[in-house]
Amino acid sequence: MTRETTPPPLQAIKVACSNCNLRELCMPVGLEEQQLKRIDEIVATRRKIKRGGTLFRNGEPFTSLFAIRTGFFKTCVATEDGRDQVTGFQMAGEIIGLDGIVHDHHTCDAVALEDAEVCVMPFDRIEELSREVTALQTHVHKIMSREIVREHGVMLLLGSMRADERLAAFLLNLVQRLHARGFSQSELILRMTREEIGSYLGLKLETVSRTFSKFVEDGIVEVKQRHVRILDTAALKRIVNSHQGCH
Amino acid sequence: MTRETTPPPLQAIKVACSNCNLRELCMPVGLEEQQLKRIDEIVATRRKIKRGGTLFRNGEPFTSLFAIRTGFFKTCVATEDGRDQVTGFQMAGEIIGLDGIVHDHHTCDAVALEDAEVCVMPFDRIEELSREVTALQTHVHKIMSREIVREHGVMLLLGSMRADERLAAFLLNLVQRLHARGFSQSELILRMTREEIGSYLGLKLETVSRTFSKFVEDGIVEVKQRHVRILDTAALKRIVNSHQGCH
DNA sequence: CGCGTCATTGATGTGCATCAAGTGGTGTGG
DNA sequence: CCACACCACTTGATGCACATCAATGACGCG
Repeated sequence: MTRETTPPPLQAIKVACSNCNLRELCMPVGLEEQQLKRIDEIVATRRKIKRGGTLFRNGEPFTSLFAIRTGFFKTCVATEDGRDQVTGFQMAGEIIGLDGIVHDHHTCDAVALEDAEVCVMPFDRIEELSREVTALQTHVHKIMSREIVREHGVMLLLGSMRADERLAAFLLNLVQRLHARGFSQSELILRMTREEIGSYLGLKLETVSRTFSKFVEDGIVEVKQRHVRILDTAALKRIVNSHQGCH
Repeated sequence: MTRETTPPPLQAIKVACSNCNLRELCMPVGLEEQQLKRIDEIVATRRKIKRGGTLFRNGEPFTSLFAIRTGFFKTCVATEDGRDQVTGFQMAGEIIGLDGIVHDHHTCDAVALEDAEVCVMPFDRIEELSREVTALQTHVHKIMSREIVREHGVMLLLGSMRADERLAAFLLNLVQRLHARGFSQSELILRMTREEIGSYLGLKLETVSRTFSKFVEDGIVEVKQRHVRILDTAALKRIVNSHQGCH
């Protein structure tokens, strides 16, 4: 709803992948000049989503993948009986929408957790271009495979970790990804509620909150609302690999 | 270790995708004659794996995807501290090995739960051919997307379901896939142990066993060792969507 | 300032894990 | 063919981690 005063040419320049500062995150590296220019063609438009708005919803037709330029998303699946599960949190430079490819419509919701902007990449254009640019083809395959491997990790977490291990793994994963984007290794602002963290980790929000408090008691982190400072990364890593209770 | 007496020409014929009875499960449909012949080139060799043997292991270099011709596999990931998690069970017509694409080596183990045979499809050959045959390209994308969506379902299961819901969902999923392969809708033989089921479902083997017993008491299934007969499919479906305890 | 949303903390309950004992099926070797 | 060992499975007793229920506190926004 904000008035659009940006003139088209400027917009066009800003859209180009070839001079996007997130390029090394969402595009193949080591491309030649000419291939790079072709890749610019992938991004059809950009789209802004307000906090709380949805990029796509379960059941909507699938046409495009989205590269997140700014902002933060969650994806979640739901059953008929109202239960739902956060399947992931996505940040700048990550690709969203891969779930829609199989059945030509989306099977989960993508919700913006803060005001966001995405590059819209029509999938038929991606397929077309990746037939010509080998590096793009490989890249697309790697992105999908990465998502599969990531989900393996979540399954491991949900299937066999205790609450503190889950939260520790979650925090380490978040800072690691933020660090790759130039943010601090030890400080982060959670863009999601305790309930959303809990849904992702298979825990209730109270358990998430209690586990945070335990970490604070143990001097591992400082928590003030959604602001988290990690004081002892090594301790978190130990927790993830601890497994004390079992033998 | 069995002596190979099959002459090469016969082997070659048997390998061809174009006259494989699993074709509609693992290959794109509606191909023209010529494209079909090209696709036959994908399968380089076949490989037999004895029960208990591994198709690939975590850390091994990735070169190929595998289409299961016969047999039954599990894939599992492990942490350094010895904990492991079954991430899926795969049967004839399904594709295995997608996890290896990102980092050019595998990130999980694939173990045969019964004597098995797979078609070896070198991935560079798949990429090469899918640049030319659009239907193959689309098919590869759909297979990867399907795996992502499947894992979303597992995350939902692990994150928010109770033991009986998990087991019911598991059984329904198994028979549905077996039915698609021409087997009974109501009868199945489990190829995995209670412990492997438990690992997949995030439960201990005792809980799996008890839940089976409960289903038997309720007249929903008959269980004799690994032989399961589903007496009341509707009841299983109700259990999956029940969610009684929560509000 | 008052209300809604999100978070924290305590008290209590429960579903599943853990520990343990026993059964049945399978394969092996005498 | 039987005896034995082994493994997968079942079933019971007990404990604990996390869920549930409930009350209060901290922000932020109109």
